[in-house]
Amino acid sequence: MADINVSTLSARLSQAKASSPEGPAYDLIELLFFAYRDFIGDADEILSRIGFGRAHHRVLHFVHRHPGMRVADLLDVLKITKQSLGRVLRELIDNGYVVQRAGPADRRQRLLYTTAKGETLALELALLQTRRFARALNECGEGARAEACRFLFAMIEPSARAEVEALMARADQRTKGRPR
Amino acid sequence: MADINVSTLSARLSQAKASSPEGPAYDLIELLFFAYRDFIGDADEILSRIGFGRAHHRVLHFVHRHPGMRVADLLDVLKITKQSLGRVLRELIDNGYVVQRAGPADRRQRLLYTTAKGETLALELALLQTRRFARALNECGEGARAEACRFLFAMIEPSARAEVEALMARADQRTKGRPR
DNA sequence: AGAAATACGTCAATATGGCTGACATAAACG
DNA sequence: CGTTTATGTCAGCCATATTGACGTATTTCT
Repeated sequence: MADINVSTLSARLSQAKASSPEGPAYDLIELLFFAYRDFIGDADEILSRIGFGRAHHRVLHFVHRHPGMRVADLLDVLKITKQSLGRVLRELIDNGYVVQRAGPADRRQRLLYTTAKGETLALELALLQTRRFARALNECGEGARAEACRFLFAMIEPSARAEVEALMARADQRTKGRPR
Repeated sequence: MADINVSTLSARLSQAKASSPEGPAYDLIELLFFAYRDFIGDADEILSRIGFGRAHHRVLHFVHRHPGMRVADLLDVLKITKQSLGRVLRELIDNGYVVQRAGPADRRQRLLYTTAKGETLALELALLQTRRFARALNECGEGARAEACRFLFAMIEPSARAEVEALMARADQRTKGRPR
């Protein structure tokens, strides 16, 4: 375990700027920047090999997590326009990662589902990122997972928290209900 | 304090997926996604008002943190090409946020410095993001700052850690030496 | 001194992922 | 039957990134 390394370093880091109570927290700002860069870098590498980008990843992820999602819901979550989504979604469909089915009650709706191929890719990407979290949390010790969840949730814009919470709860529910 | 809210929520969150030891950590993945989205959203709003984007922010941030940085160093940190940097840097210079000065020893070098105007903007952006960290950490309680630093640093690709560490240490040193 | 390497700038073409506006179609709703 | 809703699509624009080629000043090496 690289515990000695990480703990001494981060001790130094947090001490460096905690001493100036009013100044900018450059340490946190830069650490989050680099952490996120490497976090998405994991997926980027796999995606670029099949000619996809981050836009495809985001769409695939949410369709995977919310099977039967409507296009309008997807637009709402991603906060992009339907024109932007159009291209990306078409590529995912044309390449057999996602399928559309008409809504049972309202046939105007095109409900989105991942194919087996899409499921595989989504899971591969998620597990890659999960491994990064697992390694990091393992380096941090007991209780780090709950702490990290608390911290990350607290970083979210308060007005957006309820929505995020609902989104995640809904996904868990659906995943439980459909043990594909 | 919104402690009750946050702690119960994150308890539920972390419990939801900690129960499946092998499955993807969708909670962490999505929380990091939304946390980062809102983190950069703070700066985006200010930047868009003066016609700048994230590219300008990144350049301004590193020049601000590393006064006298060479163009080559900047390319190395940002991991972009000089053609990409060109436009952004020119706009920053043309609008009086950054200046170039020939290197004293090697006059081929164009060392980069922020102007007073650039300093002000960089600080404004950093303080906005710092406030988000401060609020989040306050909701998390004692010791959360050190924990967050540990966690974020552990999320960084191990092979990149030394470089990040060196970069941050260098910046702190310069900032200390130049109490402008 | 002259050649080569370095630091930087720039022109041109291309890709990706966003955007707005306008318009089309099918289905549901009142 | 007319209106609203859910979705798709065409056309054009912007920001940010890419690669490749070339130019120019300056330093370094032989």
